[in-house]
Formats: sequence, C-alpha cells, structure tokens
Amino acid sequence: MADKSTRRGYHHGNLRQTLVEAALDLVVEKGPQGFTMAEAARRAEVSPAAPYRHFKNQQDILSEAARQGFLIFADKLQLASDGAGPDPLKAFEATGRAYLEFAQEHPGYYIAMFESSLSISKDPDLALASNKAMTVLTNAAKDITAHLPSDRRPPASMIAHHIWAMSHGVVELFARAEPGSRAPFSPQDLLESGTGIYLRGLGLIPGDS
Amino acid sequence: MADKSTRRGYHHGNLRQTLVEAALDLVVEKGPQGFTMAEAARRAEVSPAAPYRHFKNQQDILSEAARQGFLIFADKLQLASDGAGPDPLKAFEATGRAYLEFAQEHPGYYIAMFESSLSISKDPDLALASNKAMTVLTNAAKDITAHLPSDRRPPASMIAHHIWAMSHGVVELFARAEPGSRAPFSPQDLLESGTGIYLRGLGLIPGDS
DNA sequence: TGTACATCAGTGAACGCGCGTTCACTGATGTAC
DNA sequence: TGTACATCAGTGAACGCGCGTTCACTGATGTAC
Repeated sequence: MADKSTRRGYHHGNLRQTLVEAALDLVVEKGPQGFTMAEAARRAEVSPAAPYRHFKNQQDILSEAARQGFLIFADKLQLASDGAGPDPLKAFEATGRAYLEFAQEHPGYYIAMFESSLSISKDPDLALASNKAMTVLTNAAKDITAHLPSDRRPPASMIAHHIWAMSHGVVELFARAEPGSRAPFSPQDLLESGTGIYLRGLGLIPGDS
Repeated sequence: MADKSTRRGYHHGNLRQTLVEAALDLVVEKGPQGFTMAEAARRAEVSPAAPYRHFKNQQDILSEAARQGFLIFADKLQLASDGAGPDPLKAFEATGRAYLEFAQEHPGYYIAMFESSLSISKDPDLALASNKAMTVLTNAAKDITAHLPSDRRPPASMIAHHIWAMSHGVVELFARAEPGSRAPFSPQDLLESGTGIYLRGLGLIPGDS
C-alpha cells in the first residue's frame, strides 16, 4: 500500500538499532554465522558501507545484540523473581520459567548471547551485562538455600549453575527443534519437572505432594 | 623431515574418512559454520573437486560426521553403563560422566551432532544413530527407576531428557568456554553434583551421606 | 533571525577474496575372458 | 598369465556469486557568532 521508502531522506535516523534488529532476525533465520553485514544493510535499506558509521565491524553488531540481550534477560529474570510473592521457592521457580520464556520470545537475542561464540571476557560491556544476569540467578539461589541447615547447603552459585545448565540444555535440545521432533514432552514441562525433582533433592520440597 | 606427499599417488586411498576428519577439525577450530568444502579438500591434499566423488555436497559431510559421532557416542555410553557393575545407580552416574567425557574428547563430533543445526529427522541414517544414543540413556534411566514405588516414578524417558539437558547445558556453558572464564567449578564437578542432587530428588539417594 | 562552517551520516563504486559446484579430462584399478 | 575394456577416483580450470571493508564523495544537520 504505502510507499516503502516513505519518510526516509538521506539520513536514516535510527540506523544503529535497525541494524541490530536485522542482525537478530538473520541470526534466527540462518544460524549464528548466517548473519552478514551486507544482508543487514540490505534489510535496513541502506548502502553496504553505511553500517560502518555505527559499528567497527561484523563482530561488533553481534556483540551489541548480545549485550542488549543480556540486559533484557536480566531484567526479565529479576521481574519474574520479584513478582512471585514472598516465597523464595516460588520466586526461584518463576525465574526458571522466565528463562525459558525469554529464549522462546527472543530467539535472536538468545542465539547472539549463547551461540555466536563471541568471547564474553574480551568485551567489558558485554561481561558486565552477562554478569548482571548471572547475579539475578545466583541471588534467587541464595534466597532458597538460606533456610537449609548449613551442613546441607551447597554454595548458591553452584545451584545457580545447575539450574542454568538445565535450562540452557532444555532450550537448546528441545525448545529450538522442529515441533514434535525430539521430545514427547514440552520444554516447559521438562524444565518444570526437572527443577522440581532437583529442588526436592535439595530438601526444599517435601517428599510427597 | 619426510616428504609430505610420500606414498600418495593419483588415488588417495582413504579420502572419504580423511575428509570427515578434516571437517571435524575445522568445526572445532572455526565453529559449526566455519567448515568449508574447499578448506577440507586442501587439508586432505586433494583438488577442490575431489570431495564430490564421495559426498553429494557440504551438508553431506557434516551429516556423515554427526552420524559417526552418534554411533561412537552410543557405544561409549553403553560401555560406561555396562562397565559400572551391578548397581544401576552407579551405572547411571557412569553414563553421565561418559557423556561429558565424550564431549571433551571429541569436540568435533559433539559440535557436528548438536550444534551444526542439521535436521536429524531428514536423514534416516542420522535419525537411527541418534536414537541409538538416546536409547542407551533411557535404558539407564529405566533401570534406576525400577526400584521406585510406582506412584512416585516419573517416566524413564523424562528422566533421560532431564539428564540429557543438564549434561548438554554443562557442556555448552562450562566445558567449551575458555578456561576459568565462566565458572568457579569444573564441568565434571558441576555435572556430578547436579545429577547427585537430582537423584536424591528422585528418592534414589538417602538424605545424608 | 541569518549566515559560515564543522561535523555527522549517508552514498556508490571498487577491491580482492574465497567459496560451492560443474565440466571435460585422465590416470589407476578391477574384471571377463 | 595376458589383454581389452569398464569403472572408479582423481585433476585443473572455470563459472558466477556474495561477502567485508575502504575510499573519496556529498547531502543534511547543528552550532557559534
């Protein structure tokens, strides 16, 4: 209907973020390495040289995408944790659900963050954002272990790593696959039941019920 | 010292497997998409056209690599399970350790199998090999749940999926990273402690000890 | 309010490159008799 | 054992392609006075 190039003069106005979003789409469509500078520029309807006004190089766009992703991710986890009421166990479970939800709602961010093999430690901004997310998870773990007798209390960060690993595994193996291909269980059910059994193992859920 | 092209006449003799191995190396060095037909041929010291005598196209090499990987993987898991003695719990734990070991010993296979985004369901041979591995895991799960009261016994395949997810998560997040970057715990410790807590949650390990 | 000028954010053409794949070919090997 | 011939497994040159990045440029915007 409308002219495609409406309201676009010589300057784009929002090219930086548009490029990041193009990268996110591309990474979802073609895999973490399927993203190219040229295609991103094409989708943003600018010349192939334009992106270099905003990013040093190809890595740099992905890096920025991952950074944004970690921040949104951390926020979402925090929000879920905070909004689950006073019971730290409920908060922890809500955080796990939020993890999976994030991966499904924002596959592009998730891929940029965890599958594009950029070295987090090399980019301070990225490291900061990543740590922020990890901290939310670790805090949630701290809250649930606070009630455990100290002789049966594993380090909170270890628990956080366990849950992170299981969540990530569920996302990669069962949430990304073609529907029905790999599991007779939904990713949600798998993560919920898995963390449930795990939490019982910690002594936080009674044997029955 | 020796002439590099010693004992290589017009025919290579073992090009098919050599190419698969080159692909495995490349995939480790440059990521799942970093593998190229041309580079694989170069490493095998044949012309760029030679690979097409053995493989239909690029996908086809990766597919074959993954297929081999699944078979070796299944064997290794089975061997670990069988060799752990009569206690099914020990067998299950040994299987988990074998999973991680495989990923560390054969990163190329692991990447081809789980990170190169080939659709397993499209290649029957690949599906067969993949199922074989999954079956080993499920059987190990079946054996440990056999002793549980039936009202507290989750489906074996669900348990298998849980353990698979956690193992995969540990591999991807903590075993592949640059040393010391992400975790204060070794991948081995993380997986061992994680499955330990999980098995306690199933009621298979007593509360203490 | 108006003007000169610096700076910003685009353009478009070009570069060199490596890739996947195909083609007609040829050397080596295996087999029927 | 020897020979004719089919088949197998290589070669090397070529194709068209899309990519990342750079360059000198130019149009648009913001600012000092």
